[in-house]
Amino acid sequence: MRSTSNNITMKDIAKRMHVSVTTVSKVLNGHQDISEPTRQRVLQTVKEMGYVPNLMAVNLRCNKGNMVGLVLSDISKPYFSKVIHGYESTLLAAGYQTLIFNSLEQADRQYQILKQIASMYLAGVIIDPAQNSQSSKEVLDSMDIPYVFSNRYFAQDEDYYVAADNKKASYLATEHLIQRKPGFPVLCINGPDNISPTIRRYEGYLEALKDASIQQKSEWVFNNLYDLSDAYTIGKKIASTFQPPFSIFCSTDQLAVGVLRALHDSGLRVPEDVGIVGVDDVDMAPYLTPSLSTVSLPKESIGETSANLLITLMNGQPVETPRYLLDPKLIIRETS
Amino acid sequence: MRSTSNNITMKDIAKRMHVSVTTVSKVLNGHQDISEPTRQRVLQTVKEMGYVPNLMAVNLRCNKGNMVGLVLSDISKPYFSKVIHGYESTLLAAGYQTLIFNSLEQADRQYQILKQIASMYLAGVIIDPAQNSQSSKEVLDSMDIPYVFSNRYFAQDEDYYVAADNKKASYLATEHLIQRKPGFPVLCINGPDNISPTIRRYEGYLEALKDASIQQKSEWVFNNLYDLSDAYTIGKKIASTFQPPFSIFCSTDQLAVGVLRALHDSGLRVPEDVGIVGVDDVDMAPYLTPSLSTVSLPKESIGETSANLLITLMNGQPVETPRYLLDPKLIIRETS
DNA sequence: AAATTATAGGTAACCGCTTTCCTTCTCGTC
DNA sequence: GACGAGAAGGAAAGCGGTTACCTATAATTT
Repeated sequence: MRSTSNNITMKDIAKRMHVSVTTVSKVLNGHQDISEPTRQRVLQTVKEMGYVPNLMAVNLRCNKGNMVGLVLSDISKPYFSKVIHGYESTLLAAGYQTLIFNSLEQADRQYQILKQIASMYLAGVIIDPAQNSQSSKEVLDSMDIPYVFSNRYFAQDEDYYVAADNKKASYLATEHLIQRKPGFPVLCINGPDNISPTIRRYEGYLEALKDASIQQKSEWVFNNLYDLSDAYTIGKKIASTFQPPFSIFCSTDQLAVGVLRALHDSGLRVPEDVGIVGVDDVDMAPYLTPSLSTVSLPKESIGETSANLLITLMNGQPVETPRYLLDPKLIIRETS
Repeated sequence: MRSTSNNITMKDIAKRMHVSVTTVSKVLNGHQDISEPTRQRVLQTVKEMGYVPNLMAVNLRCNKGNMVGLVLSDISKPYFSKVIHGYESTLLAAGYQTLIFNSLEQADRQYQILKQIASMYLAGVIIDPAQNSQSSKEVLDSMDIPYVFSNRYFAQDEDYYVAADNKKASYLATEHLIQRKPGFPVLCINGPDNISPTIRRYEGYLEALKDASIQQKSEWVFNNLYDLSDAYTIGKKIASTFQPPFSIFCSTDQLAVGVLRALHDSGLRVPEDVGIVGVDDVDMAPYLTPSLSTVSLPKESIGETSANLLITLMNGQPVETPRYLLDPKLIIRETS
C-alpha cells in the first residue's frame, strides 16, 4: 500500500550522510564535540527522513525511560477526569510521556500491570491503588523506580502520597448538616470499604458528630456502597425508616444522586425534609435539580502535586514534603 | 533501603543454573528442544528469582510488542468508561496489554502521541481521533502497524472503523419527539463541530424531520456546544425565545442536563412544556429528576468490536467486515 | 558395528541506540 | 620545528533478549 517504510534508524541516517552512527547520536543528544556544519546537516537529514528514535532501544540502553506510568483504580469514575489532566499537563511540561493503566479496581489486575511496568523501564509511577491491593506494595518496592501514591494510600505513614484531606471534607459536610438542623439525625452513606478516602471520610463524619456532642448510632451508617443503584436502594430504605427531618452525608456525589432520586420517589422533599451533601463536586452537580451541595476536592491540584512530587523523586532531588493532604472546600447549593 | 535489586535478567538465571542464556530463552518461549527436567528446573528458578522479561528488549529484538495503544480524544468524558472496559477486557483476553493515551482533544498532542507510539513498536492502535486532527492520518499510515478508528472516524469510507450508528440514534430520538407532539418544533443542540458523531447525529435529525415532512429551520439548530455551561446558556436563550410546547434533541446527555436545568430555572416544565431526549445514556440518566430520555449507545460492544477488529488485523487474518455501525436504542424516560 | 538421526543444548550475531575510550588533525607555543 | 592541547569524529562494547546455525551425545536403523 504505502511505498515508504517508516523504520528509519540512525544507521540509515548515518549511511546516507557518510558519517558514523555515533555522530548522529551525538548530534541528537546535544553533545559538544560535533562541529556546527555537521550538526546542521545531520539535523536536516533527520528532519527530511522523518526519523524518530526507537524508544525501546533508548530505554533499553539507558536503563530508564522518559515515560511514567499512571496506574488508576478506575478511570471511568468522573472524579479522575480532572486529576488525570493535572498529572498529564505537569508531566508533559517536564518532558515525560504518560502511560495510563486501568486496574479496574481489581487487585490482581493491578499486580499484573505493575509487573509489566517493572519490565518496561519506566521513569516513575503514580498509583491510585485498587481496593485490597496491599500485596502490590511488594512489587512496587521491588522495582527500583520512584513511585507516589495518589488519591488513595495504604498507610498514613506511607512513603509518599498526595490526596485530598478527606477527613476534613466529611467533617465540613457533616458539621454543616448538623448546624443546619440542630438536633436531628445525620446519616452517613459510605463508598467502597478498605480504601483510604472512605475510611478518612468516615472518620471525619464521626469527629464532626463528636465535636457537636452528638451520640453516633450505628443505624445511621451504611457501608460499602458502590454505585447509583446501591445508593438508590439504600435511599428507599432510609425513606421508609427515618422520620424527617434528617440529613444525609454521602461519601460521593454519585451516591448522593442515587439517594436523591430515591427520596424523591418516596415523596420526601429535599432540602425541606432531608438535607444532603456529597463529596467531589462532579460537573453535573450544579445543574441537577435540586443542585447538589457538595465538598469540592482539589482534583487538578492533586494531579499536579502528585506529578511534581514524582518529578522531584525522579530527578533524585531531596523532597521537602513527602505527604500532602490537600484542602477541600464546602459548596452549599440547593440540597442543604 | 531495599537489599535486593530487582533487575533479574536471563543472564542471572543462566549463571545460577550453569546453562546458557539460550536455554533459558527457549524454555520461556516454549521451544521443544529442551528436556523436561531442564525445563522444570529453569521454570523453578525463574519463579524463585522473580524474573520478569524486559519488554523493551523483547520488543526491540522482535520488532513488535504485545502492547496496543488506545489513543482517546478525552478519557474524562463519561462516555468512555464503558467503551474502555470493552477494549481492555477483549484485548487482555487475547494477551495484549493496553496503553491508554489521552489526546485531550488537541490535534497536535495527538500527533505527538502517535509519533511516540510509532517509536514504541506497539502491536496495534485503536484511535478515537481528536477534533480536526486529520493531519494525524499521515503518521498513522507511516507507521506500519494496524490501526482502527473507534467512535469517530475521518471519512465514511475510511479503512477500518467501529462506531455507534449515530445517525440512527438521532433519527430515533427526533422521530420520537415529533410523534410525541406532532406539529410542534423540534430543536437540535449539537456537540463539537467536525467530528463524525456530531455530523451523523445532525444528519439523523434532519432526516427524521424530512421523513415527517417538517420543514427544517435554521433557528432550531445550535451548534458546537462543548459543556454543561454552554448548554445552560443556550437553554436559557431557548426558553426566552420559543413558545412552549416544543421539543429539544440534545446531541449528548451532558448537554441535555445543562438544558434541563436552564429550562427549569426559566419556569418551563419538562416534559409538559418541553420534551427532551439526549444521547448516550450516562449512568446518572435514570436517576435524574426528571429522569432523562436518551438513546443508549452500545458502548461496551463498540469497545469489544473495535478490539476484535484490531486483533484480526494484528494476526494478519482477513477481515470480513471492515466497518461497523452498531445499533443504538431509544430509551424513553420522564423527559419525553 | 557402522551409519543415520534425533535430542539437548550452546555460539554468536543482531535489534537500535548510547557512551567510553581512541584516533586523527589542526593549531598555538616556546 | 617539535611538542602538547584541543577539536571533531569513529570503533566497539553492551543494554536484555531471540534465533539461525552448529555440535556433541544418545538412540535408532540396517
